[in-house]
Amino acid sequence: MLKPSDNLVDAIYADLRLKLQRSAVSPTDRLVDTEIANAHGISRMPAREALLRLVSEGYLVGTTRGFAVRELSLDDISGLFEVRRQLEPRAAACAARDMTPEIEAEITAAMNRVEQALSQSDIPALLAANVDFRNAWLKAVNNPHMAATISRFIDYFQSVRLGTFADPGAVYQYIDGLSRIHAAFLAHDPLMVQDRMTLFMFAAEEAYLSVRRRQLEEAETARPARRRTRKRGTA
Amino acid sequence: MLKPSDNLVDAIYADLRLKLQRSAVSPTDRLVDTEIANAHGISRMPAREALLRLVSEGYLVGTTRGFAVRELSLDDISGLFEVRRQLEPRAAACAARDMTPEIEAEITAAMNRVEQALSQSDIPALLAANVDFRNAWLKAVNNPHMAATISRFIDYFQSVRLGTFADPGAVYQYIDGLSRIHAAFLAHDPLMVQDRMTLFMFAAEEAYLSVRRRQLEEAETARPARRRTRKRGTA
DNA sequence: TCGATGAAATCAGTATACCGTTTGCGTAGG
DNA sequence: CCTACGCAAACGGTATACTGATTTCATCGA
Repeated sequence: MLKPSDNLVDAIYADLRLKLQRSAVSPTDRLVDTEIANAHGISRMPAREALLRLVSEGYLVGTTRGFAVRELSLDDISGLFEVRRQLEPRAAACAARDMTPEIEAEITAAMNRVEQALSQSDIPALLAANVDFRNAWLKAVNNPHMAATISRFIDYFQSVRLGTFADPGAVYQYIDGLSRIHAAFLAHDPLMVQDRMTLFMFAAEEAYLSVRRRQLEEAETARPARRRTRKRGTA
Repeated sequence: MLKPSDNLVDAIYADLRLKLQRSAVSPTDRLVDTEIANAHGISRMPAREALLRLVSEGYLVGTTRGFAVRELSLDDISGLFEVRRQLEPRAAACAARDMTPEIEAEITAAMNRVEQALSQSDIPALLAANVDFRNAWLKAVNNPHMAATISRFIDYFQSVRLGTFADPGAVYQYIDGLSRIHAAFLAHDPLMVQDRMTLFMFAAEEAYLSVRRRQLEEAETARPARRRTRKRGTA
């Protein structure tokens, strides 16, 4: 289970990051260093350092009882999408311009998996294929800083994504937007990619906002007023 | 020296971050956890965790002998500026739109300090005032994710900034661009701010590239070929 | 005088231990 | 049966100790 690098912290970090990307950690779960540590047969410190790193990057929040995935507020979603809107259309346009045949094949393969998962209503597979699609076109982005920043901002949404896909109408709109982007990539038209990605961003923001709004309402009716998270600086 | 929060890691992190912002750490310096630790009268772990955080954020690189400030390659500079061009003009425009009188006063105060430092050729003060100017308008950016991302990207350049200001021609161009942005802020014209910030970005990129190019040439002639940095994952 | 060899120092990584705080539970009292 | 008090466990934070790798430096030999 622990492959990457020769360093335990990076290994644990990669492992946790992957779990977060796959929404394999629910917001009610609590990640505790000692648990992770003896699950991997190591000491607390590497696990702890990996967790702290995820906290400093904004993926987790520290609570008085273990670490939890960060839940996005509506303002968070709006703010994060504002940044995404500035970056992703442009980056995708660059990708369309600089794409190699290999990467084009990868994008198409990912798109096929998306549609297959959709036809089978296989939500986890849809999730995975969606991540693949994104990673495929990001490979064609020559600017590593741009790619890393985008990657990071997208990953914030993994905790909400499952909910989005649970909404029947949003799924089809989402996939439609994705396939239109895919078509633009195949046409090697950077400007078309840019425009369609822009449209996709707005649609995605709407989808996330409405789903999250529903989530919050449900949570509100379920329990009148209960929540506590200890302050813990991220600087 | 250690104020922020009730947590040693955050305190050390803030301290180091400030030092980096002020270019108080030269690329030849080596930051060692044990040194930092007993300089602050604490144990290794908090110092170490702070250093690792700076590494994961890309400000430092791990070497076999302590941690060092990351030196930007020319490609790094181009890539970082490509991201900044996407974000800062837009963010500054938002700031111009949403600015309060208090923040406007802060921006003006910072601009005055910039010009005063310039007239006295006080490079460290110029550096500090420049950071103040940026932080002042960033306060008017309502989107914390946007502000944090921009802040982060700007901080990457602190290691090169001193060199930029050492170049006689670049300084005046830099300050001129800054004062034009300031004027646009005073006019409360978001579009003018946006345009001037865009121009400023291109000019700044040119300045950094040329200075860094010169730095690299000098380094090359000084020693034929010497450099070693151990790989250390940043994921 | 220069290069090779080995010993010591340096430093990152990891492990273990300790402490203070928070939380949850159980028990006792109303 | 519900509330209040208190104790014990859980957990994050910090400290200290150990290990292995790498580098530096000094001594020895050519």
